[in-house]
Amino acid sequence: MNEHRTQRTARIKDVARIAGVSTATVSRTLSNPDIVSEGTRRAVLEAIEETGYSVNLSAQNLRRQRTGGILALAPNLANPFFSEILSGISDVLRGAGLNLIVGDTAIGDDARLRLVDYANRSRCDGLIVLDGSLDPEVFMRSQCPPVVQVCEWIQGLAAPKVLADNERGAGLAVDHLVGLGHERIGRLAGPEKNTLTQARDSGFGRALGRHGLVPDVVYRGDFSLASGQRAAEQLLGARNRPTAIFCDNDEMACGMMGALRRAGLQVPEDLSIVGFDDIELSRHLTPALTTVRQPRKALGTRAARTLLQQLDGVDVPNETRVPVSLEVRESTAPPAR
Amino acid sequence: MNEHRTQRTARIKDVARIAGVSTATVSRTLSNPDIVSEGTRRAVLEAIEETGYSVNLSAQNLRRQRTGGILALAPNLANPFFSEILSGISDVLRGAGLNLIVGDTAIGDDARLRLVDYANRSRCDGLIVLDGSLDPEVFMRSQCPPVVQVCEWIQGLAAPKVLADNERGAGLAVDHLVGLGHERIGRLAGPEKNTLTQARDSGFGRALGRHGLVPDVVYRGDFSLASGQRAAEQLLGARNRPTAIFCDNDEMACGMMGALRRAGLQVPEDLSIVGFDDIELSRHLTPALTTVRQPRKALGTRAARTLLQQLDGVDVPNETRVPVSLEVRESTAPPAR
DNA sequence: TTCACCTCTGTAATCGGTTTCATCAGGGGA
DNA sequence: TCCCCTGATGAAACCGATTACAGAGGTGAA
Repeated sequence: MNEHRTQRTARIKDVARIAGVSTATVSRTLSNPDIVSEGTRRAVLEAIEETGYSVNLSAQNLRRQRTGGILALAPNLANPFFSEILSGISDVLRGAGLNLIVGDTAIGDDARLRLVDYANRSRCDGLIVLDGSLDPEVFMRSQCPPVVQVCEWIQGLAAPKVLADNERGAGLAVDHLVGLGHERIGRLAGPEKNTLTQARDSGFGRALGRHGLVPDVVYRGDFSLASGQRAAEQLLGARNRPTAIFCDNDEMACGMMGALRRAGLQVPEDLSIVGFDDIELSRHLTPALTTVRQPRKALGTRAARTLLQQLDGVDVPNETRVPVSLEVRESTAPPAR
Repeated sequence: MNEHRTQRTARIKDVARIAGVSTATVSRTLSNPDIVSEGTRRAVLEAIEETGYSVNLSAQNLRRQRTGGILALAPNLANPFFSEILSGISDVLRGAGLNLIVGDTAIGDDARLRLVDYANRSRCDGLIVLDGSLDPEVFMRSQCPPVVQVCEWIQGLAAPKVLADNERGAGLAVDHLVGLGHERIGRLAGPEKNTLTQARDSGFGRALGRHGLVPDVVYRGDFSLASGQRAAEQLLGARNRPTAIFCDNDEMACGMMGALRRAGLQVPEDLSIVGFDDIELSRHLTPALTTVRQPRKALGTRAARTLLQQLDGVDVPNETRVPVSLEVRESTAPPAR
């Protein structure tokens, strides 16, 4: 069964020899079967079967002047928030026969150098950026392949964006809280320079304005559970607390809620909390978290599809806004008298 | 500043022409600078600077007979458990100049076909498999590059494994519960055919045996929050409940705990719960979850390093066992009288 | 019969690097 | 002075595909 010489994997040449045709014909049989005759096609397919041939992607990519891969750049792979977006991206790319390459932007000192190296046509055919804190210059060089931004966005970078409707999300949260009777509504925000946080700040302020209210205290966090906990400690130490808090993500909301309960405060009796994202966990907390649902998988698939269109030369909208919705659960209630 | 003709990205030929040397010398300057003379090297580097040249990876890969990428196969990218392992893998690969390609094994009908296509030397230089439910045959074909298994493992596949010490983890949980005075200890396990679950079953049974006890009721879940919730409902309906439950992961523990509390049961007063994994959330739950800590990032880095060694032709251990530890928090207490 | 045209296939150039092998200049020893 | 050796470099083969171009053979119309 085995040849006596070392079993090399088959080349297109081997297939051609066995089928009694040229390599050109083999190539055509695979990429454009209609233009080869019935009989030849059968012979070639048989030879492929016999040899177990599969095309060498490096060679194909070189010749076709592409790489077969899309690079997704996320600030922190370990963060579950990003992983679901990646999953959506992966689904779409798989269907298009493209590899999903992932890169962590939380990289060492030579970060900029690394990024420039990543954002290169010879490494990937396109780029999906999930990190709004990167240097826009990197993506404006001529070597950089097409870019799509998702969730966050980079100031000064003109690449298409796929975003959740952050303003509206903040508005939904405020409307809900005001509807319950809250008037002193605080905020647990992300970093000041974060574009998401800015969009939600603005939606938050405007929605309060519509009700004739102004923002109460603002705490700054970094989207981590731990920073929610820290904010809770500040809150506990304050006098004249707000009666509700709108948090920039569920993880901070969760960290805050845990710390408050530990200190003996009741949620929602003593304080209402609204999160953002609707991570899977949120509905399983006690109390289950009221939150603004952000369809992360859809964000990923939309971003990937936008990028594919761009690669096909189709015109794409500069901004795609994915709708959000409010999931009312148990962490919000009318304020105590 | 711009040439009047279209700005092509520079080729090695362009650099060679400008530096007044052959392409061979340019290549050598980049891959093995010591063998070119000082003056030549300077001229080449200057020409590279001037042209903004960077090597074409497809061409380099073709010539070097490699792909520059490692493929990680995970059952579900959206699952935060895997994302932290991926993050560890990413760290190591980045240092080695390799791309991390990720693939979801939760793919459609033609799954096997897809996998065979993935597990191919021309797509990746190596494979890290995080899914124990795959067909071993796929990875035993001659086209398949070196494989390392991490966390889970495939029955009948001889590739090196990097595993948490599951038996010992289960033992730690049992010892802790028995130490608190529990004698009727139940289990919320993963799917019966899952290798992790089997290892923990065995550790669980053996540890109980050491204390002269036998397992109480066993619920089956699928590692999801929802399945924890379902198990809780079964538990609530049962008479003669166990006084403690050892769960196969924190998410199921969390789903169970939420449902129990909702039904008015107190954790740990009425039932003690131990999880497995120590996901970040666990310490922020109320009550904070007692759990077996599994160092996920370390699992990822170890797996990646093992694979790199294998690619270098170094002999690697068939099984690397990463130690686990018990994090005692608030979800466990002595049983009620 | 001749010519235009169509279908199918093969030849060879090409993608952009790396590496083997040959060459050449210069230095040191006999 | 001659020869050998070493270090630096260039010419050309090679990696494995794709595709422009050309040619062979067949068909149908004039």
